[in-house]
Amino acid sequence: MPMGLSSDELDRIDEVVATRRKVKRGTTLFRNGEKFTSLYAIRTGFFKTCVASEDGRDQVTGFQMAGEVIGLDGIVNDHHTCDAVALEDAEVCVMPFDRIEELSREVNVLQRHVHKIMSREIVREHGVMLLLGSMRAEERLAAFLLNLVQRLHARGFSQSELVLRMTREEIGSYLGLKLETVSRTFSKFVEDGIVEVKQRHVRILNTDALRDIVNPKACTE
Amino acid sequence: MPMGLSSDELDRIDEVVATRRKVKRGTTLFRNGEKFTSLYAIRTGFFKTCVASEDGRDQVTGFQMAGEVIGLDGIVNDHHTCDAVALEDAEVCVMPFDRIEELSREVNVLQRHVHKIMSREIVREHGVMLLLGSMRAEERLAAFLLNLVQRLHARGFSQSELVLRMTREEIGSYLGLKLETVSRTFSKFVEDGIVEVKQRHVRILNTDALRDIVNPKACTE
DNA sequence: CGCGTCATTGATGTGCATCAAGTGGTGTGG
DNA sequence: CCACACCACTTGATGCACATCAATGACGCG
Repeated sequence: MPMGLSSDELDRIDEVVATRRKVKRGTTLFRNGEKFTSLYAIRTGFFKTCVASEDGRDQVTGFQMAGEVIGLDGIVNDHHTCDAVALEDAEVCVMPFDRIEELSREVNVLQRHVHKIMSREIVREHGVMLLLGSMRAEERLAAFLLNLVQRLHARGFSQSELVLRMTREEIGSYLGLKLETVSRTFSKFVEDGIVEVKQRHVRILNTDALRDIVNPKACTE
Repeated sequence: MPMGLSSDELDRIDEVVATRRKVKRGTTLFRNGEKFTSLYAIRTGFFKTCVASEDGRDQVTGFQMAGEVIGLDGIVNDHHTCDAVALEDAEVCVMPFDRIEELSREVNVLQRHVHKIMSREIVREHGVMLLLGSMRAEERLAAFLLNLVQRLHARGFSQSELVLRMTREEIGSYLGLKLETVSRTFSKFVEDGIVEVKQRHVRILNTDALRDIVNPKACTE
């Protein structure tokens, strides 16, 4: 949260963020079709969001961790258009959106903050579109790992070690690959000495190699 | 724009959208890296937005037409992260973002409107992710055509006839396909009697068939 | 301990990319 | 007004990356 607020403003923001909700692993915070009332700031735990087409296919649209906000999809039609599923026991701040709007009319930095959160999500999705539209399997998985570990590092975790909270199938859905391809690509990285993988525990041995894979022969012609 | 505004409010909004800018076909409205100052509402013409990875690949992230807003990507870092290119001579409203923020603090419906525009973009991108992550070439192109014609219809154009403003290559970039695949898929639709194609002129002969392709055998089990 | 879930690995198939040649429309300059 | 060049597009032949199908292995939980 941004700085430079009066204590009065802080109190009012605290109030908006006061209510908490626990979400058990495997259960949904909200579902496609449900009425939209609030945004949710993740305090602890790990979520995936996914959309479904009518014929049953579904697509993971993102993985979210502590400090990130979910529910933005619901604003436009007053109903959610995706599911948010906890991948481990989690706790969120429930932030009623009408209260956010009210308060952000009075507190400039909050208004700015809300706008940035939404813009950041749009930019993130641009990156995913680039990944899905133009990268090969190895590049996708390398980009995925680098992104995860970077976000974890920003939260004080290791730069080189991580625990995947999602299955191979969920990774595959996010990356537009089948789970077997995800598994094979992990195995290839292991053969190449780039990572160690033991189940969902991943240790990155060579970050530069991963970067090279994402950005193959970035030629300076 | 939403209704129910006082004439004073309307005047102030008019002022924010007062400045116009013409953009010649093939030129950019803004570019990746440029400072972000304004959102742009398209008055006439047709745009594409595209992002690029460092190694030169690029990905069309969307096609925008009259009434749609571009530039949202710039809010988060005060710099644009994609290019907006006019695919035909165009005119836009330049809407300085600090003015939008100022005014939307005072005019509720404007605030709500801005939030919905951003949320709509997020939801749209979810749909593109589903398309890129899980659909086959025919499904992608069918979804693309249906989406385009639906948006054109909402603007008073035909439900069944459209002129593509973009090349096969740009369509391919948007859909995660090569231009040859786009061309072949068009040819297949023509063989099947679903559309007529003459260059960039497309006439949809069987909308239901296109829907069936997008949503193959949606079984009601 | 036994069962269900998740993951790995191999064999085979296929959808789309790639490479390549040719067509047609458009615009330009002689 | 025509000849030429250029670009977008089409179509065919071939190859490859990833999907699919199938079998087996490793955890974790009741």
